[in-house]
Amino acid sequence: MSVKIYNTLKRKKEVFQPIEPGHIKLYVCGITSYDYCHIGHARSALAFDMIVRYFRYLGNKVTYIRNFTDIDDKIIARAAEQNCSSKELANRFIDEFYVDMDKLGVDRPTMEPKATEHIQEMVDLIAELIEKDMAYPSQGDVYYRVGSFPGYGKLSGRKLEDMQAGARIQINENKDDPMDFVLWKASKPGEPSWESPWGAGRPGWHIECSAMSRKYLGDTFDIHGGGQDLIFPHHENELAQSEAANDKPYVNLWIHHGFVTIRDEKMSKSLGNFLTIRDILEHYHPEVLRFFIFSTQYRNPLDFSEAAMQQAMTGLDRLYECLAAVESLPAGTVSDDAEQIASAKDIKKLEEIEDRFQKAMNNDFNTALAQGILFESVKVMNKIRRQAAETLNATDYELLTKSAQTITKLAAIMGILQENPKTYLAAKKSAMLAEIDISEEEIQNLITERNQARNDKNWARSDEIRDQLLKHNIELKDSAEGTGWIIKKG
RNA sequence: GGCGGCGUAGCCAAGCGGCUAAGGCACUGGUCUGCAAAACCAUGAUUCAACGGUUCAAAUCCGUUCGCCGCCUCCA
Repeated sequence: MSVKIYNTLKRKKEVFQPIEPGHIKLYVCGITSYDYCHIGHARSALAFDMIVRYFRYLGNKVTYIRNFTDIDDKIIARAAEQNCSSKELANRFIDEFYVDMDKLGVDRPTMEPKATEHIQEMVDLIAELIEKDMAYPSQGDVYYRVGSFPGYGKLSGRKLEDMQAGARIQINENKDDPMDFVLWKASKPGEPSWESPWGAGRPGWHIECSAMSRKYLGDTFDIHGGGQDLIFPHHENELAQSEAANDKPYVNLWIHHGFVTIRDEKMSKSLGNFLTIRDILEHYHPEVLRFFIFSTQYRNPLDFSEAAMQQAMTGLDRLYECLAAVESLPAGTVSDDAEQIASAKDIKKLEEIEDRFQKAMNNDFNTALAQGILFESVKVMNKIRRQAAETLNATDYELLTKSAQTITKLAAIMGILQENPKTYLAAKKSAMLAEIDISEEEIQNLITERNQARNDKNWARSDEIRDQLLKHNIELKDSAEGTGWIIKKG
């Protein structure tokens, strides 16, 4: 296996080699649980879900840690608003997070440590940093001495001088240097707090990931991931803490995914342009959201819009329809006498699906290309299916059913095409039917009447019925097997 | 101001120095159909924001300009 991944630290793609062959250790920054998750969180969870699935598909063991930040300023503030404890609030939104993740079919990480359950590890780590004079207590707080870490800025590509010139750092008299960041915060009255050698307080944000990743993955591990907005300061600071404490490289490869945007602007609470996962799932099947998210390579920005979701839905339906059609092929009609439809080129193309798919994924998880390969395959399959007569050549039949299996297997890495194709299409139909003012029975009756009219060559009546149904957004599809219908998208 | 990313057909999106610039959606023409729809087939960028440069060869590398976005403060 040779997977090339873009490494933020090196600013280029490199061939990934786990420290322990066949066992990949991955840490991803999870959510701060104080609200419902939006599509950006979905992209993060889905991107790493896909990456983990792909590594496992290649035969690796993956130890995947994703934390919960369940104590921080926003949680405290929100809990105060809602008259509950920080713990209650955080746990409530962790539960809500799981509701969303389960709907999206996101596999659970190996472990999901919570910050509040690892205070001792953080205190220990801070003590080590003080011991090395990389950190210092001040008025109940503890700060990291940024200037004493020579590599500071190497992940985000910044120089300390440039950052100071930015001068957007708030003045804090407790700090020796304005760039120093907090490891431990003295608690104010009424705030949640834990005992420490420096007095009652709570951990800073960055220290939790350093402490938890060390506990579960060791001093140096393979991959650390998160959104691009975490590169600075969060990951830069984590790196500084861990490398100073452990005297070892922290992480070999950093993966950062791009944002979800709306009208080309970052989704954020302050702009008020965010959509929650559950908002989306109210209107779309989870696989449509997955399909949409994987239609762009994970590092590029992804612009959300209704039109884009509709397009994703149309594409996904197309794939499902092909699979459903292959599933419907009656095995009994296979005959060696039937002419073979598939050309040598078609056969080659379909036999190479998996290789091409892997090649795409090996190039920094290029799911957009991978989806393209699925579409190309479906195109070939549809052609064979379309041209096949009443009886199907055994070679063609084999080819179609095998290809469908391969497609289903590969699509599982992106978490799409995992439902039974007929069930998916039927469920979709009934869901849409619920939004339309006509019952399935009425439709069926009208179709029967229309077919009678067609038999009588009463085209006027036949078209009248078709138009009538069209007014209800029902579109008819005549085929050799009879008349089917779909609901047109409004 | 500092750092980084992006700009490919109407829209979305691959491409990472050299085969005809993937694929999807939409459009148009054809096959099919009583007519449609669906499906299938066919069609579209002599060109990759602009201008220079490197190279036998560039959408791909370098420089300049224009436009958009992100980070530098909590953030997926």
